[in-house]
Amino acid sequence: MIKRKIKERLRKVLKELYPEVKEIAFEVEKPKSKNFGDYSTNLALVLQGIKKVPAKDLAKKLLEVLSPDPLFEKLEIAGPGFINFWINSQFYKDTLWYIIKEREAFGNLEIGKGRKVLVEFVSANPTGPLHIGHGRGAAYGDALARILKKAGFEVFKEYYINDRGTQMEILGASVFLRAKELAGIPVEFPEDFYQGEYIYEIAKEALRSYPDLLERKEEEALELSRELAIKTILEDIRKDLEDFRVYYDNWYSERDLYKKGLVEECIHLLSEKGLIYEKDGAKWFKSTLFGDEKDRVVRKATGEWTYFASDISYHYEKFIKRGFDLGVNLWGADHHGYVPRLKASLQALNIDPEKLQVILIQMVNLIEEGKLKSMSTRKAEYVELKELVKEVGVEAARFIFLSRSADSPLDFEVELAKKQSQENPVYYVQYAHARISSLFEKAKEKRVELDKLKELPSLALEEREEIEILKKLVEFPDEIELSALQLAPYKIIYYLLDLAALFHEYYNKFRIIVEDEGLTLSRLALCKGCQIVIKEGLNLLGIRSPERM
RNA sequence: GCCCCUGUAGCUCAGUAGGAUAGAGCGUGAGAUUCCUAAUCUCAAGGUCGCAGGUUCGAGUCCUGCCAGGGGCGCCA
Repeated sequence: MIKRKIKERLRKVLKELYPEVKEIAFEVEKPKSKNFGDYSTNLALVLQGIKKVPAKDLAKKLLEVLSPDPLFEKLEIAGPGFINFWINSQFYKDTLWYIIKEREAFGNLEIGKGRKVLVEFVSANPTGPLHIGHGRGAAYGDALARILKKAGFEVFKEYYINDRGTQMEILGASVFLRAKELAGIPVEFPEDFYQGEYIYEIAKEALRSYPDLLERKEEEALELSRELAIKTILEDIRKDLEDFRVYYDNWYSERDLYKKGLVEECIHLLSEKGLIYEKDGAKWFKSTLFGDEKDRVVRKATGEWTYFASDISYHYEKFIKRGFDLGVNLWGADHHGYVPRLKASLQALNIDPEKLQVILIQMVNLIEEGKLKSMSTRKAEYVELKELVKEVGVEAARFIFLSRSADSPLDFEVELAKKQSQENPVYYVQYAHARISSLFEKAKEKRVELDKLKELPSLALEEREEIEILKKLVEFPDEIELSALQLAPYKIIYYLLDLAALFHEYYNKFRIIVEDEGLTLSRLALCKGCQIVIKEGLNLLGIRSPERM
């Protein structure tokens, strides 16, 4: 918000001085060193490349026009031609009033206004319970959806269910075999079938629901087993996600794509463009024309459609029929090879591939007692999300899942997450919130009410630490913008840790509730601002802010 | 062999689409509470940004090559 304000002013000056310069990519940023002001711009340096005039001379001219502005307390030209800004502290104080007035609406942005975005995440195949890798995707997708909404997008959360294809057949067969086994019939259980204990549970249920299961025609029995398995597992997944406080606007069944005839429609469209051909009895899509490394099969020689064919039509519907302006897909990093072919299909259907943003999330390693726990999907060696949540709780789990960029693999240390101590960063932030709540209770006892703040002519906040906090609070909207544009929830985490640190430091150094009522009220106002921002920041991550700890 | 991600302090990671003097937390060492929550705070030590070139006013950040770790290269999903 503040960055935007400065940028706007700079653009205005630029237009006045150099109307011929249309497109220019310059930055307003917080310099690393405080000696270079609160904010700083490289405008003159970038302009130097275009105008072929020394940056310092350009900066001087810019300053002359920019100078008389109450937003800035001081301006200077420094280094090779940076312009440094010192913001008038009144602006910070005004913002604090604004935060207290707006409460959780502070930081609401309009950068996504009028744009519909679909965030599709987890979307695990209904072949088994969710494991911790899915947990990372769940936390990430949910937080991203909250952040994008805050940034002004119209957001929908969707779970895409792969409820057809080979894996489903294997799932059905796994249950059926286990049912036979339970009935005392000797079976050979293939290695590539689902090995997990939960298959037995479903088999038991199948035998209960269909006592004649084993007498039925095999085809029929397999179907019953399969359908029951999908339904049971999906319910389980849904419950795990709800316990993790993740709710979807829509659960989209892959089968519906076929019911609606979308797959045939899409392949027909591509066919008309001459992008489908037959080879070895299968139908292929010429994805190489759009940068993929090889052509891909959409229909197998057996006559079955591939997963890819479904996905083409799913995204076709997403962007063309359902009218989403942006699709954000969260996939495991092992799917990276899949991105070029999907983008190729969008391009072939005249959809701007930029509309689809795929975030590839790296692995989660579970560390227990300093050792890496190995995980293999098929063999039920993974750790289930529900177990983890039971052990460490939703707040710590979400916080840790969100604390890394998607690009980094995440080492999840269970002992650390369980620790209710200083080593666990989630409590550090929550504790700041709880401390402030407690301050207000104390203030109430002493009959200091924040309402009296209105009578105060101005805020008595002049200490270095107080100004630091004010500055940090003002950054909140900028951080939201950044994390929305970069689809990076972890930015919010780092911001909150910084803010909490500033607060704790302040709290330790100064008494908030003092004799002087004006000072007390001013300090309480500052605390209130912190509390509002911390609570809303944590809320963006799906983490609760306790009143006491 | 090809593709993707990663390589920054002892450990785990930030570094804001190229900016000015490289940042946190943990761990280590030393300290702080008659007073609003010590799940807190203060101070200190700790760096050839994997290696080598290149691009330019300027590189941890961009390009090329190499090295190391992880993941992926099906008419599986």
